[in-house]
This record gives sequence, C-alpha cells and structure tokens, in this order.
Amino acid sequence: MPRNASGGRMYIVLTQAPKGTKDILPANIINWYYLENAIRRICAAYGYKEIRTPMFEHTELFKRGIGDTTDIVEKEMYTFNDLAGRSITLRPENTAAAVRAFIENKLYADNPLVKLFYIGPMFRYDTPQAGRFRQFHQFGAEAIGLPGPDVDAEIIMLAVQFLRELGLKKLKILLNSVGCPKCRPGYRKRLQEHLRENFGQLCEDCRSRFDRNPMRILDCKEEKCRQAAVGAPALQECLCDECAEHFAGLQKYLQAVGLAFELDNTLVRGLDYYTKTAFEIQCDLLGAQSAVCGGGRYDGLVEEVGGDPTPGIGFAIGMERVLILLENQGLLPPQEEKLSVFVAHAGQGTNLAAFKLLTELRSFGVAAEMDFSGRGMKSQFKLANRLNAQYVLVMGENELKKGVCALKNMQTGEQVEMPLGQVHDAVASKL
RNA sequence: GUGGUUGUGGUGAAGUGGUUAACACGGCGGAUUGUGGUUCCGUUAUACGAGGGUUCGAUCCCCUCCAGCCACCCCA
Repeated sequence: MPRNASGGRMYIVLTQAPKGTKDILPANIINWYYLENAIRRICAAYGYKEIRTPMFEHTELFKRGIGDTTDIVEKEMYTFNDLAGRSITLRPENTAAAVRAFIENKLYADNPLVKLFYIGPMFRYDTPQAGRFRQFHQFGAEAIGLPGPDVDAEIIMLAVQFLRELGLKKLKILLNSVGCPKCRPGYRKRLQEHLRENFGQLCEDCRSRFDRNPMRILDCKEEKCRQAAVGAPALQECLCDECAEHFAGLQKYLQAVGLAFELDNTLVRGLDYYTKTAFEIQCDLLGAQSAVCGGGRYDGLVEEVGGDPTPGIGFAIGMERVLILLENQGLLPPQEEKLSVFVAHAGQGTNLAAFKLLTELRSFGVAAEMDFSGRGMKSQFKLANRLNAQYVLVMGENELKKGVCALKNMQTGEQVEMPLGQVHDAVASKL
C-alpha cells in the first residue's frame, strides 16, 4: 500500500483515472477532430510538416534542454527508471524532443529552414486547476535553421491564424525580447544591482530567484516585489544591437500584416532555452491560467542538445485551453449524429436477411445500423429515430417471403417496397 | 507542495442520528397483435467517494485518505 507524505495510506481506486487525467469520450471526440483538422489545414498552408516523437525521452534531454533550475524540471516531471536502469521522463513539452529528432535524423540536410508541427499529450506533475492537467495536449510548431525576424513573424502568424480561424475573440498578443547570451548577463547584473537595494522586501521565492534567475522577479505578483521592481532597468533598453535590431524587425513584419500586439517587458518564459523573441497569447476568459499559447526563439538549444549551432523558434498551444475557450464562447462545432439507414427486422429468419442487407450497405460505405438486442418493431423505430436515421429498411417476415424489403423515409414517412437487389441503388440515389 | 470548496443511482438534484433514501431526466416495456419522433401508463437501477472512529444505531457527527472544482505557484 503506497503512503503519502504524511504517512497515511493512499487508497487507490481502480475505477478512477489518475489525478489530473481525463478520458476523451466519444461524445467529445468530434471536438478534437475539429481542432486537429484545423491544425493540419493551416500548417499545410504555412508549409509545416507533422512530426511525431516518442512520448518519453531520456531525462537528461529535458534537463539540458529546458534547464536544470526550471520549475518543470525541478518538480514537475514524471521520471522513472526503466528495467535497464535508464532514467526516462514522460515529455513535459515537445520542443526539446523535436530538436533532438532534428539532430538525430539530420533533418538540416534537406533545407536551410526545417518547419515542423506536432500534436500530442504532454505530462506535468502539477496540481490540477482550471485549464491545467497532468496529462494535457499541445499543438506546437518549430522552425529550425534561420535566425531572421521574418521566421519569428511567420510562426506567430501561424499561431494567430489558428486561433482566429476557430473564431476566438479577445485574444491578447504579448511580445518581448529576452536578449541573448551576449546581452543578458549585462542586463542581469544591472537588474541585480537595482534589486539589491530592496532585497529585504522581496518575498521568499524571489530571494531564491535573485541569483538563479533574477528576471523572474519582474514577473512576481507580490505587491512588495512589484514595489522593489519599480524603476528597474527594462530589458528592452539593455539589448545588444543585434537583439534590438531583431526585435524591431519582428515588429515591422507584424505591423506589415496588421497584427495588433502589446509589448510586455515583464514577459519572461519559464524555460531556459529562450533567446530574443518571447511571446504569449492570452485570453482572460480562461481563468487564472490565461495563456493559450506560449513560445519564443531558442537560438542556443540545438547546440545545447548536441547539434551544430542552429537557431530556431517555436510555440505551443494548449489544446484543452482552446477547447475551454471554444466552449464558453459557443464556438464548438455542432454535434451531429448521422445515420443513413437503420435496418429493422422482425420474425423468423429475418435477422440473417437483415444482417446481409446491413453488411452490403456498409460495404458501399453507407452508415447503417441494426438492432442486436431483439427489440420489437416499435422499439427499433424508436431507436432509429433516436439515431437520427434518414431511412429505415424494413425486413419482416412478409418481405422475406416476397423477396423484397420496404424503404421508409423517416422525414416524409413515405414507404416503398422493392426487390432486394435494388436496395443499394435506391439508397445510393437518395443519399 | 499549500489553501478554499465539494463528493447521494447513467445524469441533474432533495433529504434525515433509527423500520421501504424524494423528485426530475434518461433507459427498458406497453397503450390490440410488424412502423418512429407528442402524450399517457408501467418498470428499472444492491446511490449515500474510500477506510477507520464515536454511538444501541450513521448517508447525515469526528479523523484520515482519494477524487472533482477553484486559487497560490507555474505554465500550454
């Protein structure tokens, strides 16, 4: 019996999915198809190709890629040893793995810019909350190989177009530049100097961030930390020429296509690999977890993971969050139960004849059903009605004897008899 | 990891320290024997999240755990 931290027994209920996970049921799967179709359609327009990487990777990949001191790596990973003793981790995000695949499969050989997208489950040991789950799904895209702001603009527009095409409103696009290894250390030092004056005021978390990642302090919501941060140098003012130029270039591209965005110099992505461009798309209809999309440039990641120095940029969109937004904005696709034909049968030997009809119709791709539970004729019609059947084929004893069957139009109520051989043509001509 | 809140049948939802735990929806069957969507009737389901404690007795009181929801934190 497993025990929890306080020593109590943990009663695991077998008939209950693990905390923070969810079954996607038949009643909801249509929503996922809807999202996936939109993703594939738009990615095709943008020239991004789908990649599917394993659901787990060597733990080290995430430690190196995402960063040892990030929350994700420090306390949110599903990590275990496999039977040979390798440390394995369920992917908490997919950028590191995509980059690994890019290097391993030498995708750089094909093209100076490799454009990939992925859809799939990610795993993070977080306390569940509105819009937050332990297994959740991301749609993400990565453009690896070129450093220019035009690539940044393209990938941002990909994310934006996806969300827009779904009909989402009230989206806020936040933009920032987090600098590069050339300018960040200098900024870091200046920021620390500024914060040092009020170090005593900082909350406990921020004190521990002071050395490890002082930029995160700007993000803190504690009032005293915000006070301490007043007048802090803005990262955007300390960017090196290259980063500043890049950031300005990106804004020009976005302005050229008329995208409204906000600059937010407190936007700091929580993963270490980001350089230069960082962006986030928010919607306050989501609750506390207001980000639907987060992304940025990662010019050092490929090298960090063992490839040749190669720039890249990407984003990830939380699919459950998109679904939440679609639902509360009334934008989910209509649920349509579509059945073309219900084959009703009653009486001796009719079940075999009905099954033959059913199978024949299906072999032509017609959506057809029949009853397997021995209901009466009336119940079968009720069922056909509930299934929204357009037609009911009646195969009773009378019809069986005469070698015919009756085709009833459920909307008009009109019913015609026909020889068995004509059933398919009759149905096909009406559907 | 912390805090708040909730946990009754397939679903929504009443209720009580004590013989048969409402009601509604749904499901199934029927209203003249083989034809639906309305209506009416009947019927259905070993429902009190799990474990322990208090008590003569607990679904209702106490403790622990599990889960859902929400917030901190973090992020998609």
